[in-house]
Amino acid sequence: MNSVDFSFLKTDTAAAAKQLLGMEIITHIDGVTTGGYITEVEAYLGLNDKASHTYGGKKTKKNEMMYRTYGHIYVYSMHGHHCMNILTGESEETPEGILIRGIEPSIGIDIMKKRRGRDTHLTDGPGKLTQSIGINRIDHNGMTLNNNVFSIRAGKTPKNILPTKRIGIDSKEEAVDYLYRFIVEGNPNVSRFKGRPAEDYGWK
DNA sequence: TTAGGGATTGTCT
DNA sequence: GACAATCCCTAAA
Repeated sequence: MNSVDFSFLKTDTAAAAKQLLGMEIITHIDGVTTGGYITEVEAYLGLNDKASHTYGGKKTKKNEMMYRTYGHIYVYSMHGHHCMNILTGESEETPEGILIRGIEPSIGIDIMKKRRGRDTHLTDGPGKLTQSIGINRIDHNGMTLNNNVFSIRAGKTPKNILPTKRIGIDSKEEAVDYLYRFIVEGNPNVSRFKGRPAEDYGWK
């Protein structure tokens, strides 16, 4: 197994978010394997970020897993969907994480179609990709990276990374304007994709 | 092709 | 009872 050094998740969450782009997420769930290359992420900077679930040190049953350290994942549910975060920071003082919003399917595409109940738009949104690769809050919230169920390894390299405003946080005042969403420019597997995909989907 | 609103479910106050 | 880091269908240009 080619393992990845996750120490880049220790300190700067926004910088770590950009480094996750292109890495391959793989899950082994219900006896089948699915995976994809990360195309879209958003950084949530914990205590001082009004859009973060942990703004001001708020702690509830829903978000308590965000206080774990880097190397764990945080899964929450809303509107009947599940969303997945890669946690960052070395201690309980940094309840920060990176929301995975889009991946490009690479393994088990037929299984994703079956889980989604459709043939298109399998992984171009945070609730869609968790359904495609079989992640849910009950079974996977708080688990560690790179075990028998969930792993991340080196994948592709983005040609260009485009910073944008985050999506779905319109009520969060000044945090609306922070450029903490990063996408692989030209890749169609991102939320609200418009226009035409790049010839190479934005990979080097 | 894009914009708008209803669906839907667990969690918090 | 209200809200949420969403999704999907419909309507109209």
